[in-house]
Amino acid sequence: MRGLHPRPGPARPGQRRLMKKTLAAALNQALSAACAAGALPVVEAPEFVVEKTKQAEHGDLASNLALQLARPCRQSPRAVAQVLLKELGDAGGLIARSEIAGPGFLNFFLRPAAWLGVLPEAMRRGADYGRGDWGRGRRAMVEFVSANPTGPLHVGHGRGAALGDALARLLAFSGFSVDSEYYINDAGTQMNTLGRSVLVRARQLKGSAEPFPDNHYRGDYIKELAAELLGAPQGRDLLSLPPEEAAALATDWAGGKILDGIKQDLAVFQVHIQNYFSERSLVAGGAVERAFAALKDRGMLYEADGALWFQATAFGDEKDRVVRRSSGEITYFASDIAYHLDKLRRGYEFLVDVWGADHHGYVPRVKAAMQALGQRPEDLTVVLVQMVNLLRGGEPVAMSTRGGEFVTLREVIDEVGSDSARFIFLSRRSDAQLDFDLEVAKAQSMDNPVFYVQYAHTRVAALLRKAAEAGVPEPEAAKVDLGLLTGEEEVALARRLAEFPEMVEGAARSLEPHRITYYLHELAGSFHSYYNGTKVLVEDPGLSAARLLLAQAVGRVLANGLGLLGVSAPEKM
RNA sequence: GGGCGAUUAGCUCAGUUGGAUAGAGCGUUGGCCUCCGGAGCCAAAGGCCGGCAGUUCGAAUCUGCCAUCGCCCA
Repeated sequence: MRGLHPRPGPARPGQRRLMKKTLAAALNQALSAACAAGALPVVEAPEFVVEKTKQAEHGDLASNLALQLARPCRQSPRAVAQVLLKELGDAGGLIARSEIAGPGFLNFFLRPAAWLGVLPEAMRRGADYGRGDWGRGRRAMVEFVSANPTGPLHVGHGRGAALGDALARLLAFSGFSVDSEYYINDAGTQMNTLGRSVLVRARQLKGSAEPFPDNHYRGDYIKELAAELLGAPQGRDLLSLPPEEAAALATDWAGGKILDGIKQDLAVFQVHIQNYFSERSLVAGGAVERAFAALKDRGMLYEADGALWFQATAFGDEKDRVVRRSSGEITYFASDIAYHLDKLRRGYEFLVDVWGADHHGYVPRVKAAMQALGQRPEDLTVVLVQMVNLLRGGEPVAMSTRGGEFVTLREVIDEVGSDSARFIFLSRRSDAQLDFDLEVAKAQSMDNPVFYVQYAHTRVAALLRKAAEAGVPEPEAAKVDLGLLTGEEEVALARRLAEFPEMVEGAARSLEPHRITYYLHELAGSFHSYYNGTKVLVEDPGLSAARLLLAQAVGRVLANGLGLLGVSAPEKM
């Protein structure tokens, strides 16, 4: 299947590099040559970019190198540009034409072959096309969802789940060895509240007239759990136990049941979390004490007012934080320090935490703790996920956990499907609020972007089926005459496909899977447009093969991109 | 009262880390089916990138102040 542990692709020294990097290297060489020849004063190579242009008249790629050199060289940008272009030539056959534009931009028009070469390459690399080596095999841990098992996952958790899972896939695809983990806060007061809630419901079921406490969990699932527990072998004697024991039993039992349900929901959502890590096991295993010892060794702990404090202000947090109250109780923060320390001890070098945005105030102290333990700040990145506004036909759907009236993730998936939900969750940057309209999400129309993208993929599949029926052989990528693809849209599609690896790396580095979503939508749009105007299966077998290869490569990239989002790429819809 | 995040087309949002004339979807208006799946495509209209200053060849992007909204913390 998909596997979160793909090895970094085989190193391919001398392989075709990204077009931009190739050109940047050529420009650097041209600069050195110009300096050596005395055409430019010898200066340090400045920072410069090679990037794709926004407008076709500006060519395919452009660079600001001459603008950057103007000042140190004490020459006008355009004069510097002249010299550079003379040295650059056609950059080993890549460039068809280059020009100086505006204040001194270098515009490059590439030979179509430079882009079209991506088609056989994409087919040769197949599911690995786009895979990068940024991670260089380092071990990464993505922790996400981590909801308290006090109730079923709701829509907001779904967004975090889709994001965390996509990040894990993305990092794996970018050369990390990735594990994913769910941290179970099973040691806190909320769990005790859960147990008491179940217990009260159980007593009510057995005829007790006691009122249900305000600050307890009111959802119907609590009643169901209570009934189930009373009917289970472990729960038969529940009400005859001493209250403390009964509450503890209810807590353990209900927490376990709810966690099982959460795991099922995640499975239905195509989210695979490798490890469920219990806070209780952490505390019981002495990890908190070990973390305290580690901090104490570094002089980062002190006692005041009977409590134990961590000196978070030493690393930029606004105040010091309590890790053990005067009552002797360990704080949530203390467990968190221990948990992160434990991740490091298990060998993870790059930690990503996906949190609800309402916890953002918590970020500085955890990062402070990491630094106090000798880590670099960038070793931990906290990705914050904003709220989801659930709508139905534009009208808000009431969502309140207090009233027990909330929409579960499972209900949403059952209604709109996993693919649609995931795609929409990943259609916005995570730190912006997201409107999720159930009617749009289940629409099988262009209102719904996931269908638009998936439909492009099915069109490719349909083409291949059609070709097979007509006895047209599948194109052999290496033998196809790419020179037959002369259409503007054809070269533009190839160019877009060539951008895929770079886009993936950008999405990985910035931990922003939504970039993939946008890319796929654009790619699908370009393909739909092309498909609408150009017949792929034509009389000329050579041209047919070339266009089929193009379509195939588009399908390949759509499938790879959708795979990173955890969305299926169907052959038929 | 401090801190964080936002503010881009009527609506929902992108904007690849400072590049040239700011993009997409929806919505609106008008077109395209003797065609490999029309679940599609094409076109038009629509903008003070919240405001003011600054940094520089160049700012939606970086800095400072202000405004509005949301969240966190006392």
